Amino acid sequence: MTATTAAAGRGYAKGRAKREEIVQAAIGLFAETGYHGTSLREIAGRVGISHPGLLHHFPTKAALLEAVLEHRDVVDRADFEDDREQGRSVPESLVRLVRRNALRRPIVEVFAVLAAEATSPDHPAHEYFVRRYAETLADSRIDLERAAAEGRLRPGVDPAAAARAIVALMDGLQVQWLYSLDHPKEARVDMAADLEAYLATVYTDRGDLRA
Amino acid sequence: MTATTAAAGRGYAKGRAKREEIVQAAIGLFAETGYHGTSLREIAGRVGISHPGLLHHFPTKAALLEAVLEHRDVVDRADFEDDREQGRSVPESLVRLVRRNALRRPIVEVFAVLAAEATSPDHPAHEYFVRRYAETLADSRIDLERAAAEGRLRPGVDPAAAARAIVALMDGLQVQWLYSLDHPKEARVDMAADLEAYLATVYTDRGDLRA
DNA sequence: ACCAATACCTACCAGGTGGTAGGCGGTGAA
DNA sequence: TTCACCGCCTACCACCTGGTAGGTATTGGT
Repeated sequence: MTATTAAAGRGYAKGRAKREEIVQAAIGLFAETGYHGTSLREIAGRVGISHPGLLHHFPTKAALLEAVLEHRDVVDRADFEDDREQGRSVPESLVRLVRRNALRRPIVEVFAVLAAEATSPDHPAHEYFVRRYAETLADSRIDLERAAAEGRLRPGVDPAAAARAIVALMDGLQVQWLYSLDHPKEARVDMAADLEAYLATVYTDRGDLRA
Repeated sequence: MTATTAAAGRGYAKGRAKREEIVQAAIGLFAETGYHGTSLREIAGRVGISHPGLLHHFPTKAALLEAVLEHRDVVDRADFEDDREQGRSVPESLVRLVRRNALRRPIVEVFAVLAAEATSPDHPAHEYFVRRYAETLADSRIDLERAAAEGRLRPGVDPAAAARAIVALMDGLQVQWLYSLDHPKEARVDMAADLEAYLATVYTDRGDLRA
């Protein structure tokens, strides 16, 4: 888990393109069968190279996993911060992020699967997720504390508890959403709407409480 | 995914005891490395038999998985219905269930990992989890509708949405709780307390809104 | 045009995978 | 005491796993 970022621009254009392709394929396959359940040969096959060819780009399976995780962070963070810079509030940007994720099933799936798998301390992504949850919870709590100071929080809401609840809700809804993809369209879980409903019980400036 | 229940009482006492032992070991190992990441030899080794010995009791790996899932259902449902029969409300029984689960890490872990893994349609536990979520959500919604009819629901709460939120919150908090086990005791997530705080915003008879 | 770095490839490895075949002693009802 | 069933074993199978060795063709800055 060291800086892959620094090494991202290395090599020829062809190689860089192939690395991107590999990461996309890995996202899809890790999502379907988890990290342990996916072989390098499967991933390599999906991008039309041999598995030692893949290992030329990512020296170990864990290094590939690292690249996958980093990929989502970069994408999500960029979109989220775009929203913020356009003057949208944190909760609104959060809802928009969830709405965008509902269009990228593999990304959602890979994170749901890996976050659960990596609860084991010796999983190669364990440290990553420990850090990620700590950061996400802290960011969310800080915004809630600011909202409280500005009187935008409903009375009795504890910022730290609400932060945990928001993150838990997003994670849990993702799983329900993934299962609901089996159902007909009208029966599918609307993650963004459900999150919004909860945020309305936390922030005073996120719509009326009445549905 | 057919009735293992019917076959549970078969064989000699020794065999039945060993099957129970195997299920316990499988719970622990599936929790650590997931279904795909755990080998039959590991499980067999943990209970002191060879892996064909294990396959004598459970003819395939998927059959063992099925037994593991069924095991939790039996245990959880029994405790929950005990609470209900002693006159406790559904939300209170839910909080007590979560509190009990905080003492059985492997059970929580195996469900968190498998529920995420099994979002893939071809996972051997996929149908099980589809059914389980449908049932759980329906049960929860029905209780919320009853509460609404009895005026025990806060205004503006949609029973179906609240049911999804409760289930999502429980799932999401479990993951956060598992990661928080790395942290010192006082920094650990209190799943039951956080769930209770949310239930207080849904039911009118679950304590004051002010923390 | 040169040439080092890059992008692959085939062949191979040791070790692990779920599952099968067939045996052998123990169990417990008749 | 018989005897069908049970618990579990060793040996084996074909196949898959991540990773290495060492080769060749391509790329692209000089």
